[in-house]
Amino acid sequence: MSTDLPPAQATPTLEDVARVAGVSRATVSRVINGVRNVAPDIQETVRRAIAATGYVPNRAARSLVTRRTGSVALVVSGAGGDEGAEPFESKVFADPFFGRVAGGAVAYLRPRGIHPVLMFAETPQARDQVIGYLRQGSADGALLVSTHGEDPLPRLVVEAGVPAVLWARPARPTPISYVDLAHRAGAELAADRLVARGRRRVATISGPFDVRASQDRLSGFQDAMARHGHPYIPGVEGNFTQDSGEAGMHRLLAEHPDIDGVFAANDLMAQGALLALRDHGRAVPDDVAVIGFDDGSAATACRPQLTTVRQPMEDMAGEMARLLLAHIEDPDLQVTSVIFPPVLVVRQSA
Amino acid sequence: MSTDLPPAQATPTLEDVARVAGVSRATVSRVINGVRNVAPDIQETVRRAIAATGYVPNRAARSLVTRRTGSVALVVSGAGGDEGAEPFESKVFADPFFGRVAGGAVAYLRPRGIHPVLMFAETPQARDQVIGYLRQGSADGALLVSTHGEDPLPRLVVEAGVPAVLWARPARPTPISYVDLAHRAGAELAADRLVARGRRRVATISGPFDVRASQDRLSGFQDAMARHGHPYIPGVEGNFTQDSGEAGMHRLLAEHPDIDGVFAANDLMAQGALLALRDHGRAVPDDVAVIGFDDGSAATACRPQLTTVRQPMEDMAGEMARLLLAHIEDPDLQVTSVIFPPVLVVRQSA
DNA sequence: ACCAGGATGGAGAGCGCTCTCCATCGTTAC
DNA sequence: GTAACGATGGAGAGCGCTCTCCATCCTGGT
Repeated sequence: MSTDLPPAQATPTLEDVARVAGVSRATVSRVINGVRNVAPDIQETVRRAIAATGYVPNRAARSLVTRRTGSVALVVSGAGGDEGAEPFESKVFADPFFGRVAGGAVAYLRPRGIHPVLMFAETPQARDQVIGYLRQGSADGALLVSTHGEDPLPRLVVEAGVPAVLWARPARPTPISYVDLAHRAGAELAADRLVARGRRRVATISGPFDVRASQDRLSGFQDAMARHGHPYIPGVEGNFTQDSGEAGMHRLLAEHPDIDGVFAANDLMAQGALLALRDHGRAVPDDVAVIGFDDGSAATACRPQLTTVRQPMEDMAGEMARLLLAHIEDPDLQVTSVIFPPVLVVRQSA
Repeated sequence: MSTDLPPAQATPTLEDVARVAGVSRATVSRVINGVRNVAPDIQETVRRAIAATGYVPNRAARSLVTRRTGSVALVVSGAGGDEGAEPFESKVFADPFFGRVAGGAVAYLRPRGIHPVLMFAETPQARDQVIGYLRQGSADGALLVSTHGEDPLPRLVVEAGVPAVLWARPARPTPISYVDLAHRAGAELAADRLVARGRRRVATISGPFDVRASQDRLSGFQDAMARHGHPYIPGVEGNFTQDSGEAGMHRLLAEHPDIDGVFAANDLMAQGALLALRDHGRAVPDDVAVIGFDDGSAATACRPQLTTVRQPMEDMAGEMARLLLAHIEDPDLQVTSVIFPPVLVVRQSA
């Protein structure tokens, strides 16, 4: 004696809901998507039927006709560093930098029902996989975080015609929207602070020269110091790791023992510098003032806590997400960029 | 004079490829998916047509019929902590713990063409969103990382009939596979080390009691110390943050000034303890030996570097992914658990 | 009383793909 | 020489949804 109830375990479809509600598929769809007018009582009936059947729309089916997936790719790209060491993903993820960016993006996307798909593009093959994924229409757009300047991914994504927004200005001009920080202004803030605290023999630990942000922070700092009457600023190049900051500081002290102020291009290196300074018996900030950059967790994880230039990563990532959705919404939207102002966060180190 | 070439900008479909290759849709599909035999020369023709058209399969369409999405959800769940503070996502992500888990999962999933979708379930609403997403079939399964024991999510996911694997044993028995560390054994390693280094007045800074791993680490440590003839171990409860470790150490020193060894339930708290010890003028490891847990980046970011119990997070996350795919492949697969052994990593602090 | 026109529900055509049948063909065994 | 069978390609039916038409009904103007 079987009626035509749907089989027990099958997930209910629009059809099932329509049958229960005694209306057509189209009407149920209208109620769900809130398009056009549907008489209130019918709406109510449909809602009840949805609840009764426990219906949830099938994403793939909807996606097939709307050509929207409701997801975006969050792509971390760039050179993998030393091959054969830890896997790229671990390294990237272990860096709180990436975590904060992801968090900021999620904060904006989630209320809109969109979820990011995590991807990495550290090798040419991985890059191809990402491009293929995007071309398949598996995501409506991409949030691109490049760790190195010469990354070909932004260009490839643009060529694939996929909406995308970049973290930081691309090294070579590319028609893609991006969000960035006013790095030079940030470095200037650091320089001003150091000078205001009476520092006269200031040095810097920069980031890798092949990263545009490093260059900007370095030259911005140098220029600002020059304006303050210090045309020559000793410097060493680090690679954004704590170790490189520590090593850099040792080198700096060896060459310029009378240093009384240091600007490091990120907090991790500043933290390393703190370690080196302690080894040399220098008090921070009394003997040597230290300023970092980013205001990440490292800034408060050390003693003294770091005075640092805050980069509002969550906000910036949120803005990326906002821009991306705008580009998805309107494919003809013009390419734009949003530059965030840095803020000096004063703590104990300077 | 228009032929029936597909319009310029439209993405080519199977149909287009079939037309170009002069075969049927089914044959092209067979070549792409490598099912059944297709004569080598026809295969070649089809491949050429695919290349010529630049065809990529449409994921939604495929997904609609196969009932597979080729993606899994990576859900971070648990209480959001102090409401109104930083968004939950940022806090979670800023913790390298989560990053390493994500990285480990990606390392296993990516070669298999599967990508994780990032989701958070810190509030009831967010939880509903996650469940809805999963019930929609938007992901083939879920990797669940709960930060708190009483989290209802694992049960809800199981009830929804979605394949899932949990990080760490669930607080209340739930029919779900999980991957965990032998926390007690790890704590034992720490106890043995402390005793071997001649420590007699040992204390501990535990994690929050509502986290099962904390309990296990604590009781494992206590039991091991008892076996070594130290039935009473003073302890304070922290919450896995550096600050709580620092505060906890201060409290411990106030109450037991003669402490000569400390076991902290994670590296961050151990790092905080180091700070407090320095404030009190205690040398590490000479006056007080310190052992952490996790072997995360914090372990090498401080001085002295931490002796710590290594938790192979990447491997564990990879195993979660492996288990999940197995469950997706075979829905009747029995629920299992995999427990990883800890390793003591000896550095300077103990 | 009649018709124009707005409001609202239903029918049905796909979206691009997989997969089950079925047709065809070449081959082997008797 | 022919029946039988394995190998291989094609046809076509959906998967669950959206959206364009179209039919129907109600309203008001004359």
